[in-house]
Amino acid sequence: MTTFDANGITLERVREHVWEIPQEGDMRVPARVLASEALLEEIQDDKTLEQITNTTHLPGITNYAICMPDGHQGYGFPVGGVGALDAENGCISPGAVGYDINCGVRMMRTNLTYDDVQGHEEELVDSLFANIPSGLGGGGIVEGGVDTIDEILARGVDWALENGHAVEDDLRHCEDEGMREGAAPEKVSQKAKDRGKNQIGSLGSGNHFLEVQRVTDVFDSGVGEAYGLEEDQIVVLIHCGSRGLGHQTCNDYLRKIEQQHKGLLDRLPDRELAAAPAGSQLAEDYYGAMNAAINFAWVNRQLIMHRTRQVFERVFDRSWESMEMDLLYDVAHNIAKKETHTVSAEPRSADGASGVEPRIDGEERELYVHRKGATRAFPAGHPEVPDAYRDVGQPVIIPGSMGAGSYVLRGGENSMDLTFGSTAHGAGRLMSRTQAKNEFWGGDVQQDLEDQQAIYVKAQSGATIAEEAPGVYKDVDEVVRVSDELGIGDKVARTFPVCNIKG
DNA sequence: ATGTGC
Repeated sequence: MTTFDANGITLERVREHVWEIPQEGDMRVPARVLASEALLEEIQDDKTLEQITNTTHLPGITNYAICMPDGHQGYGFPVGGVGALDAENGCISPGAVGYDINCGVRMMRTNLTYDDVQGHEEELVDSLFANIPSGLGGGGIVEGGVDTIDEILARGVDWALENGHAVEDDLRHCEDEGMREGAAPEKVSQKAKDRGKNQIGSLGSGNHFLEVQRVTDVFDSGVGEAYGLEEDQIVVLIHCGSRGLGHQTCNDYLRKIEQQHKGLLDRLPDRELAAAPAGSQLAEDYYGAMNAAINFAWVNRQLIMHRTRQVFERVFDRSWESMEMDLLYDVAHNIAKKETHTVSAEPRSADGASGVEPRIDGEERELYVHRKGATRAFPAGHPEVPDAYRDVGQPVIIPGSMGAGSYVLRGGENSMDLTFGSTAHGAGRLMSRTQAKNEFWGGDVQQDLEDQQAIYVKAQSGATIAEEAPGVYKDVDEVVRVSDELGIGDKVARTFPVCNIKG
């Protein structure tokens, strides 16, 4: 058997790109890492493998804990982790969703070509930067009171539609039509709402950005046509999340769960995995609050997209409708969701007594599918794929670094069997932000991108550019190659940056 | 990611 030894953790090769950390000790299931050897080498020295192993201790974990090709260490649970926890007998874990609830990306098409935009890059990037709030702190497209926040939390993009920030078609091209069921605004703290109320429609900082891109390759012309993508076309990619509101919500519930479910916490190998047992009041409350924060993030991306249409109208002196600036799709990267999946038989529990009814092989179970730094990737035919894409599969949008470009994939036919319908979410970081600032200087990075690749970047802070320098990320081509070869997310198109604004 | 702290 081929093995990979990573600093004391041995992975067994199941088949190409599939590695397993066998079940032992208090692990309830094995862990799986979906990666090439080159990608494994990049996570052998940090805590990624330890964290995905720790995840297998969570009650109700089903089949495997899974680390995606772009996985790297995170808070308790790896970024790039998928954990499906039984919604009846298992638990829900805020650390396995992430601090930035519904951080995600959306792509908007246009009918412009690169020729139309060349020569306007600086005007475009300046106008986007001036009109779309970014950076840390407050200031959003909409200034809301408490009533506004509560409506946004409850209704998501439906609120944006009613208030002139969306068209019907936008809702049809977003998961859950931009409105997550089960949102409970009353379970979001006043403090979280206060942080969110002046951040409605704002990019934030860190790896969040808005990028104008050109399509350089269409690998699958049939799916490309269904997605409305062709070579040389201009598209816009928006990457942001739920800002201070989601961060505060995660923090609030981590603290509550640590206090009220200490018994479970004491049995876990890392307190950052703190989880509320399924059926408990806190599990219900967190799920309701998280769903509300998900709606906030969708509104955030919607307002930014709609404002981008207005910026293009001014720069190109045409209506956005005539430029066919339609939403391709919006994907969430940090969420938990109740989904029904076909599962394997209950594996033996470490102490010989799981205390729950054993599962039957092939049984359908309702699971809290936690995807943290991972994307839903449902295949063709799945009922939750929007009508427009049902025959080809769900669009998956994978941003690379600002010097590398991004990919559009479609949910692959193996995703339901291998990954609870999931794939990677990005290139994945190679080094910490602190390390990045020691290696790069923002002004140099910005100048090199412009001189060498004709990519125009404008940011609130030079430090942010250094933290997000292309050299800070893994090779997005390698991540996508693994996803494609596993058949969990298939390559459809590739894009390259034209201009980029960030915090 | 984050009014850059658990």
